Amino acid sequence: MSRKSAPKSVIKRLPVYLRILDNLIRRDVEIISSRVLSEETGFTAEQIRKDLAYFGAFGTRGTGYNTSYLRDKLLRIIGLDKQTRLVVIGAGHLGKALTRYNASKNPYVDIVGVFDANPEEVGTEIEGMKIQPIADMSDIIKAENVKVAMITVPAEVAQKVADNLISLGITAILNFAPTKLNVPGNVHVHNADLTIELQSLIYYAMEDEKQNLGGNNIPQKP
Amino acid sequence: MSRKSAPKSVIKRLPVYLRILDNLIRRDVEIISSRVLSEETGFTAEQIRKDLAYFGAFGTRGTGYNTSYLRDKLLRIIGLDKQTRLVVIGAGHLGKALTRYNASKNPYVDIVGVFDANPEEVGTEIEGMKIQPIADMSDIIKAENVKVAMITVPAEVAQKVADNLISLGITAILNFAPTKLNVPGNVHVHNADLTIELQSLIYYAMEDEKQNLGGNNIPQKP
DNA sequence: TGTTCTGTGTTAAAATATTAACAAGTATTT
DNA sequence: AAATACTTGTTAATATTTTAACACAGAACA
Repeated sequence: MSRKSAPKSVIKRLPVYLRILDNLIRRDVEIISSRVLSEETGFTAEQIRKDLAYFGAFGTRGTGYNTSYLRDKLLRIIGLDKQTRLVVIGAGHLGKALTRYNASKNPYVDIVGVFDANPEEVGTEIEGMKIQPIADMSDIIKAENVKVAMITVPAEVAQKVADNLISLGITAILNFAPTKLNVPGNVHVHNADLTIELQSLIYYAMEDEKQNLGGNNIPQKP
Repeated sequence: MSRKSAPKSVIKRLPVYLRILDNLIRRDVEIISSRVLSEETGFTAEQIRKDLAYFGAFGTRGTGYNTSYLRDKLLRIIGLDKQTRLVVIGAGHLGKALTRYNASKNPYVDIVGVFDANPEEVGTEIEGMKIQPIADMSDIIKAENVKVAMITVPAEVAQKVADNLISLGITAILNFAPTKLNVPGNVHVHNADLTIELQSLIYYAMEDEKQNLGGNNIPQKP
């Protein structure tokens, strides 16, 4: 019964498997082996099998995995089998990008509100949705019983926005503001910090550069 | 001399330290302990000290770290002491958000070109920079000797764009397209996949939901 | 100048995560 | 129907990462 709960690293890979399966199903592929999944995802076949094993046995030995069946299982595991309602706070370029992408390409979530403090943005449309004033946030979050929010406001106001959201019942925040949010223990925060990704990439790029430049550092034997 | 190279997980935290130090220096804080850094970053003090130790001994025992000194060291370590030139491919909302953020808030990088295939976008300005046609990409990358690129094009064309970039000498790619890029071994790719962050967040949020719903599962003593 | 206090840097232990190996099914072939 | 080929699920070994413990060095104070 009580299966050992899956590591965080595993949870981060599940959405990748899900996406590949979506693609395969669209291409009418019905069966897929862990080896081929490996090629598509970049993770090793062993890892994929082990990841799935945390949640059950979904494949057929000698054959592979049924794509539709495995997708359904993954949806259930991740919690996407029922649409997740969410709100976007901050309708700058990033907020708009996220709204547009999720509204058009992510069938598993339902954006029920996009909010911005800037009066000039309020009223304009994005993906058939009117951007609303922050003042209206409370009503919608309560009426729709929203639990998940994406924050794309400037860092200076992110904590205030988060506090507000939490008081309205939000328990999961995807934070794009480059700042640490202090939240109570029952609230989940994932930081999607684009600067971090860029700077750590630069680290590896520069590392190469140095090696190529540094010349012959090998000490000569006397 | 030959220090053991730092784990990936450490590299991902360095930009966070850097940001906090920037903030502290702006507030004229000159000395900081690992304990206070811990509060600001959310990482443990032990972890911070150990992370820094991979690169040297930058603090003073009994006192803490000099903020300016540590920032300079971190800049050197990450490779941000010299400005990194980079290009943005794809000028949709996400490309614009990244361009705007990095041009105005990230002093360590220099965006030398923003490119888009859509003729309607070409010529419009973002942060004082004209969006250029993909056709001009080659000239600028070569002229400026650019090594780093951010890709924010649709998934369908991401691989083609990446191949093109690599042929022009790009060796580091921050990929926002939700697809796996196949690249030669000397090219670094970091995937910044916003869907993955959102879906794994939903996993943890739904996990709670289930527990709260499930009712009293504790078996009664007879 | 010695004593105490504070906080770093280093070494050791514990916890996570990945990789490898293989036994156990399933399908296919002869 | 037996033998072969395949591919999963599970267990064991390895590697990585985090947490903990503490010796050591500088600062403050008596």
